[in-house]
Order: sequence, then structure tokens, then C-alpha cells
Amino acid sequence: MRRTKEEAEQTKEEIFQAGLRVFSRMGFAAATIGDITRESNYTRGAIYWHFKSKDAFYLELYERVTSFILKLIQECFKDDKPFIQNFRNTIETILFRFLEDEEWKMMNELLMHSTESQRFITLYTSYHANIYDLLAPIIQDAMDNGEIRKFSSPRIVINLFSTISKGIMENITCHIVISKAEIQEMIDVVVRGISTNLA
Amino acid sequence: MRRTKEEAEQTKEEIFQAGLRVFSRMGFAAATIGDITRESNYTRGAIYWHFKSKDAFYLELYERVTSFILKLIQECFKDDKPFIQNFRNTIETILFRFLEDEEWKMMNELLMHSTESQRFITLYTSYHANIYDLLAPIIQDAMDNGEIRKFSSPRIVINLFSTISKGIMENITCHIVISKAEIQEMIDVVVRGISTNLA
DNA sequence: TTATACATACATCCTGGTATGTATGTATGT
DNA sequence: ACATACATACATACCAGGATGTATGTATAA
Repeated sequence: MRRTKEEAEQTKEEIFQAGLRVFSRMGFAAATIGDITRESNYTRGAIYWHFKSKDAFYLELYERVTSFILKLIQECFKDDKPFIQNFRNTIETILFRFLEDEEWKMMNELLMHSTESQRFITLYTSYHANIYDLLAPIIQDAMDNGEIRKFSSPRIVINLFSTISKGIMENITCHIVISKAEIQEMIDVVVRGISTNLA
Repeated sequence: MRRTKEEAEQTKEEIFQAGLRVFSRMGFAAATIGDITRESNYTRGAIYWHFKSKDAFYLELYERVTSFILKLIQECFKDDKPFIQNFRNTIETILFRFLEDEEWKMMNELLMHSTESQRFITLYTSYHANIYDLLAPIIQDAMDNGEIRKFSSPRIVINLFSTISKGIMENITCHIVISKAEIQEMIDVVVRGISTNLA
């Protein structure tokens, strides 16, 4: 039953991939070792041979994913093109790849730990729909008035609205931003970005 | 042991509040009914009297919180001031309150289901620190060059970078945005916002 | 008295972790 | 070259703890 070193490496890799899928799909707490065995077609023995515990597994996976993503960002900014161009390129690369590359998507979802349970995504979607119904006409007016630039849909502005709110909240939760002044600077950027004329 | 109707309502409210604290702190999967009993000083019997199941409890809490937040947004946009002013005001209100009002903070964290486990927040913080170390000098250069506006710290731009990335990713996950064109429009807003000159 | 508003006790299931079994690669002495 | 001893790479079985949900007990409002 003993495999060669290469085979064992392969096994660990398969378990890794299965763990990635499971954790990104279900979140850390909801995911069980049993889920990973089913996803990987290996047994608990294999998983506990390669990883000390569920925590350790998650940590290793997390670290691996972060380092991978950091490397990508690093490479995106390596060119000595103008900053703005690099900035735009990097985000586009990250996001377009998120649309197309399933593994990349899972890696990022793991980092965001935002889909704690797929079961509740519909909840959030409907919440967002409510926000949309509320703000869409207001934003449409503002676009028609020429107060803000004309976007393809009010949804763009609404998404920016919720994105920036949630993003800053999460920064606060993780003790990254704390001052009101900083918050205002970040809001200013978006306001300036959607305005027709500069402040 | 039977209470009056008002007392029962009060009990349910206390359980609600305790559930809010527990779910926002630990996430849905990790939180247990036992945690809520300890937080509320009521027993499992009380909780299962007022709520059909753990799922049902969470759903009711979620709905209650979303409707509360929606109402606040609604009120913020009620004034017929210029849109931009309302927009800025609303986000500021939401975020400043997030800094100051503990219950408000918990309600939003519940919606974000972003703090699945407080145990791992340090992980994310350190990940963010790595991104900071990587991008801070690049952004400082761009500010010095006059390529982008001078912010109080490179952190502002970095936070915008990660905020917008994660925000759009989550929109994709929840099937809210899907086209590349929409993504580009959103990125454009931030790029325009940080640029020294308009596109 | 009866429905209510809980508290208590219980039944069942599931999870993480561990102990054990076992087949096989691999290093080593001869 | 080859037998042997051991480490490795898992699979299987098991266990203690804890989780949800339910059944039951009970005091009291109505």
C-alpha cells in the first residue's frame, strides 16, 4: 500500500485541491473532513497523515493561496509602465481571471471567506435586489440630470456604493483603517470618480 | 413560570440580541445554540420555543437586520439635496456609525458574514500587511511623480485596490455583476478618482 | 382548566482526533 | 543479489465530546 514519494506528493496535492474546493464552497466551520474525503476520494487517514489537524490544513492552504496571489500582484506591477496603467491592468487581470479560471476563483473565495454557506447566497442576492430597487431610480435621475456620469446602468453605481461600504467595514473589522479622515479620503475617490466635474 | 405576553416579547428580543452578537462574532456555522443560551441567559427551551430551528432563527435575524439597514439607506436618500451630497452623506453615516455604534456594527457584520471566525482575522490582517509592503513604495512613487493625487498615506490607495477587487468578486459570486464591460466601468471610477487629471 | 412560556432531560447524530492495522517502498547488512 | 528490518502511506475502526432537535415537566397567565 505504500506509494512512492512522487505518488505521495500527488496525493497531498489532490487533497489540497479538494480542500480548496470544499473550504471555498462551504467556509471553514461548515466544511468537515468528511466533505474533503468525499471530494478527494481519500480517507481520513490520508488527510491526517498529510496534515496535523483541520486547523493546520486550513492554515497551510490559506498560506499557499495568499502567497500565490501575492506573487501574481507582484508580477503585475513589475513592468515600469505608468502606475495608472499597471493599476488598471492588475485589477482587470485579477477580476477577469476570476470570471474564467475556476481555481483562481476558489482561491480568492477562500481568502474572502465570504461565502460561509452557499445556502445563504440567495439571501444576500435578494438583499442586494432590494437595495437596487431602492436606489436605481435615484441614480437614474442623477445620471439624467448630469449630476453624475452616464454609466451603462445604475447598477454600476450601486455596486460601487455597496462595495466601498463593505470594503471599508471589513478593513475596520480587521483593524486596517480606523480614522474618519481615512474613510473620507476613500469615499472622496469614489465620489470624484462618479462625478461629472472634479472637486 | 409562565410570563405575560409582554415579558415573552421581551424574552424574544433578548434572545434576538444575543443571537445577533453570537452570529456576527462567530458566523453561522461556528455559532451554536449553546453559545446563544450562554449569551442570553435563557435555555435551549426558550430559544426553540420562539424559533423553529437554528436556520429559522438565522433567517429571521437576517431579514430583520436587512430591513433595518434598508430603512436607514432609504432615509439617507430621502432629502432632495444633490445626489452627490446624499451619496457621500449616506456612506459616511453608515461607516461612521460602524465605528461608533456596536449594534450597528454587529448587524452589518452579520450581513457581510465576513468574520466567519475571529480566530482567523489575524491571518487576513497579515495577508493585508504583505500587500501593503509590496505596493506601498510603488504607490508612494506614483504620488511623488504626480501620477496620482497625494493621499495621506499609500494605504488609502491600497485599501481601495483590495476593496474594489473583493467587492466585485463578491458581486460575481452572488451573480450580481458578470460582464467584463461592467467590471471595467467600475474600475474606471476608481482610476478616475485617484488620478490627478481626468480621462 | 387550559394554553402558554419556558426549563430540563434526553435521544440521536455527527465531528475531530486518535489508535491501530497493513501493504509496500526503501535502505542496509551480508 | 537478496533477504531483512524499518519507515512510509495510507485505510479502518473507534471514541469522547458536543450539536441539534424533541419530548416532557411545570408554573403561571388567562
